[in-house]
Amino acid sequence: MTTTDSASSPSFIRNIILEDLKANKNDGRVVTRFPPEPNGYLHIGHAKSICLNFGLAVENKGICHLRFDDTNPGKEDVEYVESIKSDVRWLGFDWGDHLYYTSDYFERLYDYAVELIKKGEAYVCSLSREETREYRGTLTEPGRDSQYRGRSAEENLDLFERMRAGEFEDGSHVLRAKIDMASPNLNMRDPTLYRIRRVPHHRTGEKWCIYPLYDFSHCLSDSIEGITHSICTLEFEDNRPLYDWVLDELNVDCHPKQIEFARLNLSFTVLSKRKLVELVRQGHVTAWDDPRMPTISGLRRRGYTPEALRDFCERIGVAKRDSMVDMALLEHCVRQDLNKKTPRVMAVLRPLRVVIENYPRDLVEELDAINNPEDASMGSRKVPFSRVLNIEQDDFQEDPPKKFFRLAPGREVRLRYAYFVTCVRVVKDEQTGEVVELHCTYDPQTRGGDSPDGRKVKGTLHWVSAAHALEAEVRLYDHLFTKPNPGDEKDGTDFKTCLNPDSLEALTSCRVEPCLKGAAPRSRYQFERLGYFCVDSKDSSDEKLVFNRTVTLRDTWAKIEKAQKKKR
RNA sequence: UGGGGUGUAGUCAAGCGGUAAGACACAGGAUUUUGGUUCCUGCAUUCGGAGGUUCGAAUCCUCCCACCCCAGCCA
Repeated sequence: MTTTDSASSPSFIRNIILEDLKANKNDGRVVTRFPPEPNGYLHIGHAKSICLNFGLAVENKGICHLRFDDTNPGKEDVEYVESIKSDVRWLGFDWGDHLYYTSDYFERLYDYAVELIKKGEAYVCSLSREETREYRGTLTEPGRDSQYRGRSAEENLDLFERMRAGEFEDGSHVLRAKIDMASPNLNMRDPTLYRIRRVPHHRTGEKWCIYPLYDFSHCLSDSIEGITHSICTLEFEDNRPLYDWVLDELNVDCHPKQIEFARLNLSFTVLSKRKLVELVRQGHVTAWDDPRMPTISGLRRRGYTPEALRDFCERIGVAKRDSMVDMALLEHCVRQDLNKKTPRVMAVLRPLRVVIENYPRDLVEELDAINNPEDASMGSRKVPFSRVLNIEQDDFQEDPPKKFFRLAPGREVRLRYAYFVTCVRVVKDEQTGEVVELHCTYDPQTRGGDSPDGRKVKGTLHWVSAAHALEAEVRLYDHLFTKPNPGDEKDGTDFKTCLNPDSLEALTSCRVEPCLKGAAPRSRYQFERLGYFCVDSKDSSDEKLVFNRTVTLRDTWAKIEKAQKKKR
């Protein structure tokens, strides 16, 4: 199992566990679980829970189970269980032998239900769905007892057996706990424990036609597995009395402690399964693993590392207040990780042709370039330089504003690892006036990028040799939404109205350094001065390289530029 | 409106009766062959508000306010 990356900061859950350990509760064992329903792909909110549960186990020499909470067939599928397993593994966690399914407990859960019926604590109710709702009362008014509440244990047993045997239609009967229809906690107003649902289950097939509900199955599954700390999100706080009620009534020997924490919200994206499904189904993104998605698979395809995600989960902390974490923190985490690990390479996204007038026509020089200034052990490589180059269109301005340190007519800049060059002529398209080519001269004395006379230039540009560069497609990603909190639909607007139309920009005629030939899918690079990129796992091939931008570099020039535009 | 929760900086978050950690963001500056990295500096006289207890309160008490969750045979 992976250890946590950084020292753990205190959290209220850690404190609870530490106290329990101190008091020698559970014989000093810590057993947690990550219990997803396999009805969708995992997202970064799940990563928070995964890191929390597995992390707490690792820290305390405990174990963490992976349990699929598969009690609602029809919504669930093996596709999801497979993706969930691979996502958890990719994040760096290992459940060992502790892979479980609630469906494995169906028989035992049934027996527990029978026990409850025999004790007179549960009954078969034959109210319709609508009647059940009416009888439940409201937030302020108590509910009313169902007329079926008084059925004898014998009758209930008989009915429940026949429910299981498939004698009744879906919806005709349910099993309910007999608690208190006047409870101020609606969850305690005789909650439904079992329903009839003739839908094939992805694991049990047609064996069952009755399925337990969350409130009955979850606590018992925890108990069966010997979970010590059952950690879930805030919306289950009101379910805790019911969690405890079931375990108390059934007198089981393991009664886990349920602890609730606030789910993650991330700015400029949505993390609700319903909304993510909608984005996929309606084609606003290509798939669950679209690099713009906040899913684990999307982030993976985007180029995020497990280390960055774990670091993020550690940094955001765990507490009970509703919060909205700044996407900038996530971006900071990947940058920090990638900065240390990633080889540098030069790539030109929007090429502008540059001719070095005084450079010999047939000469090609192999210049030394450092692979990673953060890590000398990564060595260096050769980069071909020749008379015709490409630079970034953004790196030239005919009429440069203040503080623009890049190329302009008459100005000298450095080409990284190559030479100082001076722009001597600008060639424009006669029709459009667009700059199509630059002519420069180079100073042979500055080979490698140093000037022997000590003269300085303010700008250093990246470049590729036109004849040697490889063509590539580069996909630039931006926030999926334009608003920091797209999930806030209180003013009646649908979250999709603030979908960012520019969240994807695919550039098809980019030029990259020849060393990238045959770059492996998923391999990561820093394109100097631009950002971190990875080879797309699905669409890239040896014939056609496709890169995804994971994140840009911090860009102080962009800030200055923005500030200047505002002033004007 | 009944019940359950939560309020500490722009965003997260520690703090648990002894005088407001840390991170991100932001703003300056230094170094730099990436406008990157790194390094410095600044950024809450005050903890939702008002009272009270105390030598001392973000921490304890009272009242008030705001926000979130619950009326699935979803999880």
